[in-house]
Amino acid sequence: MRSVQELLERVRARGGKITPQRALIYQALLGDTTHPTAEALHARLMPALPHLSLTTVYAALNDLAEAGELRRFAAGDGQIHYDPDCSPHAELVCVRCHRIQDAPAPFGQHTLPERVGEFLVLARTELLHGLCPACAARAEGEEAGERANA
Amino acid sequence: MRSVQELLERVRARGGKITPQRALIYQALLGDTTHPTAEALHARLMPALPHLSLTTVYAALNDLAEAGELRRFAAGDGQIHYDPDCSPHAELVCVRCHRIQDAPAPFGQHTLPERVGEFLVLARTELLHGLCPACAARAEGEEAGERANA
DNA sequence: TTCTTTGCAAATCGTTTGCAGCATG
DNA sequence: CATGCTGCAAACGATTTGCAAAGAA
Repeated sequence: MRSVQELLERVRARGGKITPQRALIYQALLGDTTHPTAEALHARLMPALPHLSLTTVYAALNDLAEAGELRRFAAGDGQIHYDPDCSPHAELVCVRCHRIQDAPAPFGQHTLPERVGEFLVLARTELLHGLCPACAARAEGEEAGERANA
Repeated sequence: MRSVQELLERVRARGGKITPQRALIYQALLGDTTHPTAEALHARLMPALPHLSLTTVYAALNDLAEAGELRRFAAGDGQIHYDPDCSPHAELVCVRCHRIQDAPAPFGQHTLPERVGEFLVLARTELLHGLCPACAARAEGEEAGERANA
C-alpha cells in the first residue's frame, strides 16, 4: 500500500465506491504513522470536512481492515488503532501515556510463517509494552520524590 | 508464577489481603491456559462461589496485572484476556471464532530486549491472527458452496 | 483498629447498528 | 438505476466507579 491512487484502484476493484470522504480518509491514513484511532483521524479531518461523521470514518476503516489493506489492533488503552503499515514490525506501547510508535529496525522483523501447526496465519501484531523515554524520566523523578518523602 | 501458594505470598508481600474469593480466582486463573476473560473466569467460579461479583473478578485480575503477575491483552474481539504465562510465546487468535491458543514452541520465543532505543521494554504481546483448523475447514466448505451457486 | 476487599447499582465510553436520503459507477 | 455510502440518533456491551458494609492483618 504505497500511494493513495494504488489503494483507490484496489478498493474500486473490490466493488467499492470512492466518495470524497473516503478519498480523504485514505489519504489521511496513509500519511499517518501514529497508529491513529478512528476518533483521531476524524478530528484531523474536521477542518477539511466539517460535516464528516465519526460513523463514516469507522465504516471506511473497517472496510479496509476486512480487505486486508490495513491492520486493526487494540493496544490495551480501550481503543482500536489502525495501521496502514502491514510490513513485519513491532509497536512500542507506553503503558503510561498510551502513545504508540513503531519499533526501529530490526526489532520485530520476524518472517511470518504461513502456518503454525494446523493454524493458518494471516497477520501478526507484536506489541512491546513499556515506558517511553518521557514517561520513564517522569517515573524516575516520582520515585526519587517518594524516597524523599519517606 | 508456578503455584498458587507462591502467588499468594507475593501478593501478601505487596500488602494485599487474601480473601476466599481471591484465593479461588487465582487458583482458577493459574489452571487456565485458555486466556480467559473476566466473564469466563467468573462463570467458571459460579458453582464454587454463587455470590461472586463480576466486579470482584475484575478487581482481582487488574491488581495482578498491575503487579506484573499476569499479562492483560486485547485480542481484537472487544474483550480483555488475561494470561498468567509471562514466558516468551505467541498467541494464535482465530479471526472467525475468536478462540485463542498458545503457539507451540518454538514460535514467538524471541528474547525480549531490555530496551529498544530509548524505550524501556517491560513485556511483550505477540498475536498471530488467522484461521484455526476448524474455521479454516468451514471456510473452505463455504467457498466451495459459493462456487457451486455461481 | 486500620486498611483492603466485596458487591450492588449506576455511569462511562468507544464502537456498532438501523435507517432514510444521497451519490457513485 | 442499482448498489454502496453517509450521517444522524439510538443501542450496545465490556469495563469502571461510588459507596457502604464486611472481613483480613
